[in-house]
Amino acid sequence: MAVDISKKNVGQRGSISHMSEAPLVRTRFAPSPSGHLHVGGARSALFCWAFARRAGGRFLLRIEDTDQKRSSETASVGFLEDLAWLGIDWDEGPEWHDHGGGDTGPYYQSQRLDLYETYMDQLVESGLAYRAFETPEELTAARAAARAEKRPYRYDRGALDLDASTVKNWMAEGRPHVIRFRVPDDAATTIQDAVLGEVRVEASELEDFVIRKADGFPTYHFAVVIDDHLMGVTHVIRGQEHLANSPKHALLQDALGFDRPVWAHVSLIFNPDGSKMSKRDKDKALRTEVRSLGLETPPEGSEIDPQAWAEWLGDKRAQLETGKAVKLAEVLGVELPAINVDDFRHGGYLPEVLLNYLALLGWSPGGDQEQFDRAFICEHFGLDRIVKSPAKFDRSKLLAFNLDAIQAMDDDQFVLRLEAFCQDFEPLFLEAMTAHQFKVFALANKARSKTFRDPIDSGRFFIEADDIIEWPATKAVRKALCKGEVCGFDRLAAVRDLLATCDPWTPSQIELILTAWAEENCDGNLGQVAQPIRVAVSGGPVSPPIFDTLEILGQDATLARIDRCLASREQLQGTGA
RNA sequence: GACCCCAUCGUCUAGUCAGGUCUAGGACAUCAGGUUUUCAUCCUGGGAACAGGGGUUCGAAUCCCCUUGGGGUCGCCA
Repeated sequence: MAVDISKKNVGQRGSISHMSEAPLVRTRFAPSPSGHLHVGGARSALFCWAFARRAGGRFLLRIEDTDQKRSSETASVGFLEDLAWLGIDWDEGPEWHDHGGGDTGPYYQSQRLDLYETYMDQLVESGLAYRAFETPEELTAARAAARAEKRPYRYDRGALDLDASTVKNWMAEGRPHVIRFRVPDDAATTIQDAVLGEVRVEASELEDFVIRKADGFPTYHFAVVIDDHLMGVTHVIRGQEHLANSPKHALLQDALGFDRPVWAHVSLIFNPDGSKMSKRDKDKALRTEVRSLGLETPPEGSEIDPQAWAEWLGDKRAQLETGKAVKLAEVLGVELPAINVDDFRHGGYLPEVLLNYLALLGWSPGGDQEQFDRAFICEHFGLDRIVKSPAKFDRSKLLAFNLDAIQAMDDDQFVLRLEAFCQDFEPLFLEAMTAHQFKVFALANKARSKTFRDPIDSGRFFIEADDIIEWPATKAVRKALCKGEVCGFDRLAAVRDLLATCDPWTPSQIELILTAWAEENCDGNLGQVAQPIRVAVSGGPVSPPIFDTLEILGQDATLARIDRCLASREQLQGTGA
């Protein structure tokens, strides 16, 4: 009955049919389609992918959508996109652009129910699994009782005492029931883990776990075991939160006569505070804020209906939809923690840098090399160098790597990629500038950019209308414009007409004029005139080098902004000291 | 609480499996100087760790045990 997938796939796409003795390495990433891909999941995917690439094997993607309540098609597309953005391509799995397909599908578990049923029947018929009729409420009560008495709870196998006719009758009545796997008595399970070594669990620690839910869907444990077998998965690389599951899977595999895969459990990724980095962290941050504000009903503008609000507030496991979470964060003024791949994409990080950083979290190539590309990972990745201890996610190191990568880029590349970034997230920058302006804008910012987000955030003033620039009476603004015997306003007024005569309006020509003026009037101290101009045209003390800044703005805008700034002189000087 | 996993600078790690070359290396962060028209870069230098206690051994960051600390799991979620 078992399909020998490894043989079936050899030869496909002209692969390595001559190496028939060693089974082709096949790894898989199997997320549930809830929300975007978070960094922990991304790292698991990366390790699976890199391991398959290194071994010349195949990397598959499977969607674990057996929870009818939580699965949604749109969410799954979200992380396909995240994976593709990172450059993690799957050989088999859901079809998406030029990825996916394959002979061992379907790759959505919800479409494989008949396969699970076949094996399920086999187990029940052979007495290795049995039907159980306790209701969820009864089980919850039993757990609570055990907890109150401070004893560990384990399913009491009550259903095992049911005689065959009772079971038959109840089934005929259509009584809801689950199927439980009968854990063999007194058999300690030892699993071999490529990272952790031998892990041994006593049979008495395991209960007869559910393998089919009352709705007819298999549980995770059962579906995983069947699918991994049918899909020919040889190596299961996943987060350590799954370690406790592996003995269950091993037992199922033994019972079904399947080979066990090689397991590799990778340590978890933590937040800086030491807690597990989880996609629920965003909701956690929001809930904490909501509680401290004592909000009983959804705040205005959050677009959440009161009932959903109450449910979300009351259930630690509940997650808001991404859009609603963002809205709520906006309304409350909370900064959501960046934990999804997508968050870093929005933040202007390079996919190859995130991939590099993720690889370094729990793995190292040995020696001192830290920065490397995809090809290097595919060439060097191995299970033997995976670190056992958990790692904290360090934003500042990621940022430093991103800076290095941007600085190492050649100029044309940078312009192109910043343009692509703007196309995706900041189209206004492209609309408001000519191609030439944008190029100058990009290059003027390159050396000072740690992310693609930096030039955008600090460069809003470039695309704003001349007449909405304001000069808030901050310390920096006052220093540039008001301080000193000869103040910034004075210098601004003095160079204004000089700039008006500047022709052509190029950085070098502007530089010529301003340095000459500074030589004559400020002992060659260019800053004394550059800074007032910077503040006048941007409204603040920060901008790219002044000559570039002025070129991007153009002569008209520069003069208009200087004039408006000068006009606000009295008002600004009236403030503060 | 029970079971399981883990333990080198603030953080990620090299070194551990095959004990000596480790007065423990790198990176990020930090501190001090310097360059710079702002911000950011950039350059130079400094401080910073083998969790504690027992063994084994001529010799332990490396092997063993205990303690402590951190984490994971304990769902008809995956």
